[in-house]
Amino acid sequence: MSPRPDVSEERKQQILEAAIAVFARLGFHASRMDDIATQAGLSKGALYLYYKNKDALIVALLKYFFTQEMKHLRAFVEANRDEAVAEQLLLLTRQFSATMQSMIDLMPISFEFYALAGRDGEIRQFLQEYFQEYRRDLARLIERGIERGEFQPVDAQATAVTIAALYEGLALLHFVDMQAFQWAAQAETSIQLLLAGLRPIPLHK
Amino acid sequence: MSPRPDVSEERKQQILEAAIAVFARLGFHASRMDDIATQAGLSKGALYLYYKNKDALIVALLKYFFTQEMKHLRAFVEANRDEAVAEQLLLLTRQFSATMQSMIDLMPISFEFYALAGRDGEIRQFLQEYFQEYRRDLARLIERGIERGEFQPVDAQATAVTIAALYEGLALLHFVDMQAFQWAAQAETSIQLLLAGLRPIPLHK
Amino acid sequence: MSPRPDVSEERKQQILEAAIAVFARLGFHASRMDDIATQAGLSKGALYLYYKNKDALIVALLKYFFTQEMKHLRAFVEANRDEAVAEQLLLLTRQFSATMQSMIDLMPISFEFYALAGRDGEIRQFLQEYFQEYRRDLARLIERGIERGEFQPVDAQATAVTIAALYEGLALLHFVDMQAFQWAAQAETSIQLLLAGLRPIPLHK
Amino acid sequence: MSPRPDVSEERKQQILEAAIAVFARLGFHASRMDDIATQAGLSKGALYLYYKNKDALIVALLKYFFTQEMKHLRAFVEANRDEAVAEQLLLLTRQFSATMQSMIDLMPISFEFYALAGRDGEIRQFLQEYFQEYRRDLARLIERGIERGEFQPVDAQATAVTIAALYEGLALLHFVDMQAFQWAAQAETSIQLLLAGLRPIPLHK
DNA sequence: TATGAATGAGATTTCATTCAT
DNA sequence: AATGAATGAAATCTCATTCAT
Repeated sequence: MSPRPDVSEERKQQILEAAIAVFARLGFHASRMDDIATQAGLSKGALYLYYKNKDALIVALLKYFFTQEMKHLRAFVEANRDEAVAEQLLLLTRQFSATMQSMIDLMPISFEFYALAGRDGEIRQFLQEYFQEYRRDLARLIERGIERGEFQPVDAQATAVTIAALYEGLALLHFVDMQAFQWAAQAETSIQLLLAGLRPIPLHK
Repeated sequence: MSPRPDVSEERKQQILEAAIAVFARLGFHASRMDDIATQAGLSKGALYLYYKNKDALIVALLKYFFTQEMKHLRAFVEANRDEAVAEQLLLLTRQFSATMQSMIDLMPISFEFYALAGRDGEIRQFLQEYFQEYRRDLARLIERGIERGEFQPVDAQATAVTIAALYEGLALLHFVDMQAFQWAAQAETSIQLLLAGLRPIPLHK
Repeated sequence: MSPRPDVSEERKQQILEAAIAVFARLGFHASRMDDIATQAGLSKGALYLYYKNKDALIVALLKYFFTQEMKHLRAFVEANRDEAVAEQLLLLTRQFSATMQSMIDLMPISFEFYALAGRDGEIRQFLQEYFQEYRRDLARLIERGIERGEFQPVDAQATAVTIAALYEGLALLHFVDMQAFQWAAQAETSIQLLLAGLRPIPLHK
Repeated sequence: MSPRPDVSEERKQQILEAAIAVFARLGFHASRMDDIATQAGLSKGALYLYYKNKDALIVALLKYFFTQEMKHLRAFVEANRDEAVAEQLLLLTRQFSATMQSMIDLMPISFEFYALAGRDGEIRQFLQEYFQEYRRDLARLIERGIERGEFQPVDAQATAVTIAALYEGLALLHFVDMQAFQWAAQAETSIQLLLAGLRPIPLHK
C-alpha cells in the first residue's frame, strides 16, 4: 500500500534479536541499552522509537521467546498425530533435546524470567498461560494414549505435569552442569522410565 | 568471659537473613544495600564491615542457601536408612513438598542463582557441587533399591538425575503457577509414576 | 558541513579549564566532580563522557599544564636566539616572573602533582620528561654562552640544573610568602648573582 | 608528681611518627586513620584521645616537621660560627645534602604542605614563619661574609632568598627525578657557582 | 585510658531516558 | 526516522568520627 514497505516490524525484530544476544550474554541488569543498540546496529535513541523502555523490551522478549517455543510444540504435535502416543512422546523428547542443545546459551534468560515471575504480575501471567497450554497439549496426548489402550488409566493432568516438570528439570540440571550427563541420552532414559510406569501391566509373560 | 564477646558471626548471620528477606522480595538487582541494612536493623556501613561488597553478600547467601538444603537432605537420608527404598523416596518427596511450601518465597533467589551460574564461574561451580552431591545421594538410594530387589536393575545414575530433575521441575512449575496443581499431591503422584516403572515386572498375575 | 560538528575537543578543553579553576581553589581532594561540572556549565554525567574518571581528569590536567609551560619556554628560546646568552637568561627570567605572577593561583596544583609524583609512576614519568627537556634547553643555552666566550667553561648540565632549581625554588618561596620579597626584582637579582659567577674573570682591572 | 609518669607526650609522639610514615607512603588523603592507628600500634579511638581530628594531626605534623628542620639549621649555625662564611655555606650545603638523602621519602609530605598553604591560613602562616627564620639566618651569614670582606657588598636578603630557593629547588628536582643528577655533587656545584659570583673581584691576577 | 563496632554523610560513578538537530 | 550528546536520579561504597563498654 505504502510506497515504502513498513520497516517498523522489521526494526522491532532486529532489536529483539539483538536484545536476546545481549541479555543472554550479560543478563537483564548488566545489559546496557547501549549494548543492545550496538548489537542491533542502531543508535540508542532508535530503540526508544520502537520500545517504550527497557522493561517493555524485556516483556516483548518474554513473549517472543515463549511464543516461539509454543509454536514448535504445536507444529510437532500436528506433524506426529498418527504415531503411537509412546512413540510421540519419545520423538517429542528427542526434539526437546535437540532444541535445548541449540538454546543452551539462552537459558539464563529463562531463569531470569522465572525469577521475575515472582515479582511481576504481567510476566507471571504470561508464563502461567504458556505452561497451561503446554500441560494441556501434553494431557491430550496422554489421554489419547489411555483411550488407545497404550497407557494405564492414569491421571492425564498429573502425568502431563510430571512430563513438563521432567523436561524443565532436566534442562535446569543440564544448564548448571553440562558435564554431568549426556543430555540427549539422559532425556530419553528419563522419559523411558516414566513410560515404563505408564504401560499396562502385562497379564502374563 | 571476654568483656565484649565476638559478635562477628552473629552479625554475619543477621545480615544474611536480612538479605534473604530483601532479595526474595525484590531480586538481587532491585535490592539496595540500604534496604538490607534497614531489614537487618543496622547501618549501611555495618554491612560492609562484614561483607566486602554486594556481590560477596550474594555469594555468601548462595552458599548458605544450598548448604542448608544439603543438610536437610543428609539429615533425612540418615534418619530413614532402614525404611524400604520406595518408602524412603516417598517420604523424601513428602519432605520436599513440605520444605517447598515454606520456601516458595525464596524460589526467585534460586532462579537468580541459576541465571548467574551461566555467567559467574564461582557460582556455577558451587551449584555443580551441590547438584553432584544431590545426585550421588539419590543414586545411592536407587542402588540400594536395586540390591534389595525392590527395583529393576536400572541405571542408578540416570534414575537419580530423573528424580532430581522431577523435583526441580515440579518446584519450577509450582512456583510459576500455584493454582495449577495441588503441590503435595502432585509431587507424590509424580514420584509414584516413576516408582511404578522401577518396580520389578511381576512374572505372572 | 556535517550537521553537528564534533564538539568533543571543545568539551574536553572546557572541562579541563573548569577543572583547573576548581582544583586550584580547592585542591584535588576537596574538589567534587559536581564542582567541576558546575564550573564547566555541564552536568556531572557529561564529565564522564569525556574523561573516564577523576584520576584521568587529573592526569589530563597534568599534561595540559606542563605542556603549556614547555611551549612557552620553547617559543621564548626560538624568539630570542640572536641575543647574547646572558641577555637571554635575563629575558627568560623576566618572562618567568611575569608568567608566575599570573599563575600564582595554579601553583598548589603543581605542588600536588609533585606530591603525587612520589606515588604515581605515570605522573612521575611525565614530570621527569618535562624537567629533562627543561634542563636540556637551558644546558644548550649555557653551552652557547661558553662557546661564545660569554661564560667560563663551567659544567653546562650542572649549571642548567642550578638555574632550573633557582626558578622552582623562587616560585616556591614566593608562593608560600608573597610578602617576603618583590618577586620580579628578586628573580632578576638571583639570576644576576649566578651570572656574576659565570662571567669570565677579567685578567686585569 | 603523678605516680605514673605522663605517657601523654610519649603517645602523641608515637602517633606523630606513625602518621609521618603513613602520610609519606600514601599522602594525606589516601591515609586512613585506621592505617595510622595500626602503624602506631594503637586503636583508632586512641588517636582521637590525643588529636582532635585528622586535620589537627596534619597540623601537628607540619609543626613537628619544620621545627625539626629549623633546629638542625640552628645547631649547625651554632657549631660552625668560627669558620669562614664561604666554608660555612659549603658545609651547610653538605649537611643539607645529607639530610635530604635521608628525608627523600618524606618529601611528598612537604609538597602537600606547600599545596595546603595556598588554602589554609594556619599552615601558610607557619610556613611563612619557618622560611622567614630560614632566610634571616642565611642573611646573617651573608652579612658576616660581607663584613669580613669575604663577599662583595651584595644585598644580603636577596642573596639569602637565592640560597634558600636553590636548596628548595634542588630538592624538588631531585625528588622528581633521582636519576637526573648526583645529588650531593650537584648541590655543591650549585653553591660554588653562586659563591663564585659573591667573591670579590680580584684587582689583579 | 583504650577499644573497635557502628554510624551516616557524602563521594564517585553509572546509565536509562530525553530531545535538539 | 534517526542520532548521540547531555542529563540527573540513584546506586555502591568509604571512612572520619563517636561512644558504649
